[in-house]
Amino acid sequence: MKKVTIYDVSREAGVSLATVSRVINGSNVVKEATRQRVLEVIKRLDFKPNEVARGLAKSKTTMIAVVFPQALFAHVKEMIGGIGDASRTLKYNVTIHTTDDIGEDDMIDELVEKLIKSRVDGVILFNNDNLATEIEKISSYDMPIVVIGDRISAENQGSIYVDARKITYELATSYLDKGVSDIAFFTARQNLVKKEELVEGFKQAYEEHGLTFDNVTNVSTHYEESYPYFVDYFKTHRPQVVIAGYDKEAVAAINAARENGIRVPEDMEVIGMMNTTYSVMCNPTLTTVNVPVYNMGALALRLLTKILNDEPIESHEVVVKHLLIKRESTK
Amino acid sequence: MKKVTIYDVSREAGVSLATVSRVINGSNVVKEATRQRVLEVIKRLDFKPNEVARGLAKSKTTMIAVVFPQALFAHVKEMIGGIGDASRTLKYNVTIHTTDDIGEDDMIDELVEKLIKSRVDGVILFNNDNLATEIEKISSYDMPIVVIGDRISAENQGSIYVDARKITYELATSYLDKGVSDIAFFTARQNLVKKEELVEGFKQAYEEHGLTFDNVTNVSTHYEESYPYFVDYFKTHRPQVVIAGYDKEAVAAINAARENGIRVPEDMEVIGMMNTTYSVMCNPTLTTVNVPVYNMGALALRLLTKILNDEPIESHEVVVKHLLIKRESTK
DNA sequence: CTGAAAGCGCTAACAG
DNA sequence: CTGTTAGCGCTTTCAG
Repeated sequence: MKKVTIYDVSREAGVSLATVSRVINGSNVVKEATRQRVLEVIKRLDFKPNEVARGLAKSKTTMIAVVFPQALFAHVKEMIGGIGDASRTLKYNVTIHTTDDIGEDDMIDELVEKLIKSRVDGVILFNNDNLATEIEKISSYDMPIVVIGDRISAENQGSIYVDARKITYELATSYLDKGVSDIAFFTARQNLVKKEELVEGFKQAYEEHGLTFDNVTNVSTHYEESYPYFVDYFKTHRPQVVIAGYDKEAVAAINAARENGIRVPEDMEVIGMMNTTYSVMCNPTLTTVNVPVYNMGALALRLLTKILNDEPIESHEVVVKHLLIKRESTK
Repeated sequence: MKKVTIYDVSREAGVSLATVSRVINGSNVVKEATRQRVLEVIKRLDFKPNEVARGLAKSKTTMIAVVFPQALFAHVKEMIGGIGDASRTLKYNVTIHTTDDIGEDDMIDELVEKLIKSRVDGVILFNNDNLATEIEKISSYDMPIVVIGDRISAENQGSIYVDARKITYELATSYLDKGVSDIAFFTARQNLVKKEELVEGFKQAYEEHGLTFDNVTNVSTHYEESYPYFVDYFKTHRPQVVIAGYDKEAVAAINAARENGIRVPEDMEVIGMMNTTYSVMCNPTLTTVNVPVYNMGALALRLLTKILNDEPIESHEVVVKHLLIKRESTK
């Protein structure tokens, strides 16, 4: 099965290359009759324009790169779903590039090398420990960037994120208003919602109540490690409320509480984050903060294409809304 | 920042295009001195060879497409990890394409269209309800394919899968040998391990014991639906053993059992599949069958590149090994 | 409305 | 060991 090219079509249809090109690119200056004739030949020959050649000629690949840290949260799947769906309707292709957490410097260089060589039109970056370096290196090549999970904005850049500060500010405030102030915050590495800002949200709420907050503990992302940690922790600590940066840790807390004879929510309330499947599978079911992961992916792709096509952009920073989902682990 | 091309390098280094091309392609016929000179210029000018142009010239994109059904299991993440890591060391790029479960016919056509137009070198397909159609259409363009989760093999095709039949055959046999024969099998849509073969494994084991097996129930992939289903189910059924096609359903069974006052594993044993995080987060922890998802991804990519580069291939069908992980939900 | 021709940036014989 | 010269398949002025 020989590859059929634009030449074959042009010959077969008795028109020039240019005309065929115009037809497949939807130019409207072609006479309807000719267009039909060309279209017929295209279909008959099953001609599929070579995107690579087109990419060379136009210096545009309609290819977008998505970069995410390998060991990141399970939500990449949904996020990719959002990105994928959006890319499909917007006629873009998506390449993925995973980075190790190690984030060696030459790892980043290697990544940038790949991105530039493959001439992708733009990049979607997930917030991670090396974000600043990545942005700097990539943008030095004039490559448009959209970041998911952190706030950036510039001529050729944009970002999609949830207001992390607000999440914890709201949660803390509502408890403080009720006179509940013994809140413990647990967080594992989790980059979709910025940890530093979550902490700031707590601090702000406490401050406004004339208190200070510094009950922050880092835990492992591995349940096998966080669970025993909590079991131990609850032997000597009994916070009124446990808030976790990710559902998995919240479930660990719930299970560890049970192990220690602590009743949830009667003795201790637990709140997770991300509204993952975990939250309905545990017992009691978990109150958690929903973050619209799928949408964030779709929005990122959309924003990037706007930048690429010089479409009008309301804002280079898009804040998506979170939502507290009440279940059984809180009163 | 103007793009620097091979012309710039050749001029600056005082050599011909061909020589520069040889250098960047690692041809060893170039004199060391010239090579060094060229290399120096490349570095100085920060020249990054345009893969698109190279792709056009060589009719090879070093681009591999990965296609997976959108709503599939959460393991795509790990699988993509394996694919990503392998692609990095093998110098390939990976594009992803999600398909809806709906699997409309023109959806598939659209997919094929994209794959062909973008001139990817090969495709990695996940087993799904439309696999046969996909394979047929894609391979009609002479495009190499590797399938994950089903068995296929041909000149330009290969597959990576786990022996599903064996999994259930082994499990069932071990119970039947102990005189335990009241086993219920629950499965949701789950394509990494073929459901039909899982059932066959049961049947074979039962048959060899002079019995027949047909205790198969389909359940929803959504915990919110499967859980209440099980709660209800256990009101009238008390199998000795519950085996689920995916951990999530096993957890639903465990939780529903507790709800019904059934003790696990004393009154009923439960076994899941995939060894997901769910399995350690539930209570009791779940005995489950581990499937090497990450490896399957890496192997798929590797096999595909072997096909692409005409490397010797031991077998076009690679069976990966599963492993029963015993935890608390079984005796 | 359509065609001719010059690229896009790189590879691959073929000479030398 | 190195240079010359056609392409790879499509887009895009520029004429007509």
